[in-house]
Parts: sequence; structure tokens; C-alpha cells
Amino acid sequence: MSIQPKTVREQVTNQLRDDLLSGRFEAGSMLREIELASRFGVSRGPVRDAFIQLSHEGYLAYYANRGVMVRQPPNPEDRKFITSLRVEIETHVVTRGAASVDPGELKLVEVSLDRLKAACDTGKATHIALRDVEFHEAILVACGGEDMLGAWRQLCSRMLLTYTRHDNYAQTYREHFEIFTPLADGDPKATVAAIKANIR
Amino acid sequence: MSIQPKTVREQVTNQLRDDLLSGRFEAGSMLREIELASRFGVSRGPVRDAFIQLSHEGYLAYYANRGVMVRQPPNPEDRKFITSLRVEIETHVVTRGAASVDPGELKLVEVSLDRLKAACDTGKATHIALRDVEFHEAILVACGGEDMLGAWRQLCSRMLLTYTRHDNYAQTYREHFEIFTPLADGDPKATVAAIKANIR
DNA sequence: CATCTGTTAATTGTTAACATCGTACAGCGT
DNA sequence: ACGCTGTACGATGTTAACAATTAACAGATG
Repeated sequence: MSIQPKTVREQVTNQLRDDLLSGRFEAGSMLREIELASRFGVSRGPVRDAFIQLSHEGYLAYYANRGVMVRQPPNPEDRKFITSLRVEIETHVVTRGAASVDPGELKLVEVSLDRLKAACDTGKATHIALRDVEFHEAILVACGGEDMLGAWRQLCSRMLLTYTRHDNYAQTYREHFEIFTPLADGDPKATVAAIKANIR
Repeated sequence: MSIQPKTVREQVTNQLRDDLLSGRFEAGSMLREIELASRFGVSRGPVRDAFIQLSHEGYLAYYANRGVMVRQPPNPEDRKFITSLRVEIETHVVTRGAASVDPGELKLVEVSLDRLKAACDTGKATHIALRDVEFHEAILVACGGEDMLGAWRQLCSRMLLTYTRHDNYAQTYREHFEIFTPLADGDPKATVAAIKANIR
């Protein structure tokens, strides 16, 4: 059931994003196309594409003719604000779309939840953070929020860089399970309430 | 004083964005790398980069191995919501940073305002919409809101596609002038108030 | 007649070579 | 010693050729 990325660009982008999230690269350091290209065993092209993409997702800062730099996490004040915007977007989309979720889309949400559970069992904070985001993203897609996805991802990328909330993995899973249940029942109000309890 | 883009990619991206905004391409139609590359007299590489970038800015939808499609403008309900988020971001950034604006940055805001005025004089709605956005962007940069820029741009790109508010060009300029004045005085509260009166 | 399959043309994905830009640094002049 | 300048190096920017994928279609097959 795993959705394997087809193109090299996607693979490089995903791998790089994971590395960024797990703190493999120091914030403020420059990334070199050649070095990463040889590490992944590909040419500079896809790495370049990934740089552009990740710059737009907010992980990297692009400097013409000089390369990309790993961005610093947002300060606490901005982080708080970003979180509130994120909640607003999810609330908006879920409120509008939770009552008419396609069964197929819902199934994908369930798959995401299962993966999150698996990640919680392993106890690796990095993986949990990723699965967490993927679960919320699946919800947005299920509720027909594709139009909001770009802006939402921007905000999430800035947050993930400071993700440190997973001290109790069992609870992390439970919170998300409690988002899924009302969504499966087509209850927007309860879903939104669960989301607001989860994101903080 | 005009900031000429140095790289071909930037030029192609900007030109394409302008074309998209002025409705040169029909919503839902596919864009081909070769066709645009030959139109701009460059190779496919930079066009490809521009496609990735504009996809992330929200103008295009990317389909692997099949190309990019011109996106539809958001529905009125989403548009309204997007507007409110945009106001929130600008309010947040200006509130925090308007009191300590660097003189150099402020000068750039003024330049943007002058350009907006020039666009208003020409009466071309497309140009006005672009300059409008650039003015607001300059304010965000001046107030130290680089961290929010990505998310903000995402939202703006979705709005611009339905920009039709310019029936009175003189007033458009005046509204922005009344944003600039309190900003130059370092008055966050009044600046925010003027912004809220302008964005709707 | 509907469906499946193999071919084909068109388009995107990837690569490696070449062009250009920016930085560091040695050498010169003051 | 200080500052300027030119040069060399390493990096990104761009290009064109080649590979892989997709969608459409003709023809075979049930």
C-alpha cells in the first residue's frame, strides 16, 4: 500500500526533507549540489529541483549563484502564531468538507493513522513527526482542501523544525485516533474540536 | 532602481507569472516545456525550474510525467477565508516590526509605492494587481517578516487570480499611501488599521 | 462488438558537458 | 602595514542529447 515516489526528484526531495527534519544538517549551513548528488548517486539536476522545491516549502533559503542554506527554526512567538494559522486552515477545510468525505479518501486517512501508530510504536520522534503531518494532510485532502494545501504545508514545514512535543507516544496516537473517529462519522464539529485539542 | 532578475530562471518565472495573472493561459489548460522554452528563447531547464516554482506558489498544478496545468481560481468562500488569513499574517508581522524598520528597507517600500502609483496612472489592472502585491511584500520584508513570506505568497497567488477590485485607481493608490505614512512614522497600530481597510 | 495488447509519437525525466558567477587569496603598489 | 587588483578555483546556471514514461490508436482476440 506504500506510495513509492516514481521520479528521482521526488525521492531526493523526500530523503532530503527527512534529513532536514531529523536535524542531520546544521541550521545555517550551506548545502552543495555536487556533494548531495554523489551521496544519492544521481546527477545535479534532480538535486537542484529538490532545492527549489524545499526552498518553497520553507526548509531552505535560496541564494542565487551561491546555493541554499538550511533555515533556522522560527522564534517561539512566530511559532505560536504559525500554529494558530495552521489550526484555522484545518478548521476551515474540515468544517466545509467533513460531512461529505469520499470513502476512498477516508481509507487513505485510516492508512495514515495506522502508519502513525507504527511510528509511535518505534518511538522515533522524527518518524512520528513526519507521520503526524501526513495524517493531517490526508485529512485536508479527504475534506477537499487541495486549494489550501500549499499554504498549509508552508506553515507546517516551519513548525516541524522545532517539533519536540512527543514525550508520550501513546497519547500522541490516541489524540489522532480521536480525530479520526468523528471524521469517519462525518461529524465536522467534533472533528474540529479534536484537532484543536491536538495542535498546540 | 529597477531590480533586474539576474538568472534566466528568474526572468522566465516572472514572465510566466505575469502571463498567468493576466489570463494569457486558460485555466485548466496544460503548459508544455518545449513550447515555452522556444518562446522565451531558452532551453527547457529554466522553464522546468519555473514550473516547479510556480507550482509551489499555487499558480500551476504539477502532474508527474504529464506536465503542469493552469489552476482554477479559488471559489468565493475560500477566497474570503484566504483573505482573512492574509490580513492576519500582515497584522502579525507589522505589529511586531513596524516600530523598528530599517531606513533602507523603508526606502524600498517607498519605491514600491511609487511603482504602484505609476501602474495606477497607466490604468492596467494586471499591472496594478502585481504592484499592489509587491508593495505589501515590501512592507513584510521591512518589518522583518521573511519567515512568513512563503506562506503569505502562497495565499496571495490564489487571490490574484481573481483580482477584479480596481474600479477606482486613484483610490487604490490613496489606500496604499495611507498604509505607508504611519509605517514611516513607526506606528504599528495605525499601519495595521490602514492595511485592514485596504485588504478586503 | 467489446476488450485487450503491442506499437508509436509526443512529452517529461535525467544526465553530463560547458558557461558563468562569486569568493578567496596572492601579489603588487602605495 | 594597508588597500587594491587580478587571477584561480569552486560553486551554481544553462544547455542539448539521451532515457523513460505516458496516452492514443491500430489490430488481434475472445
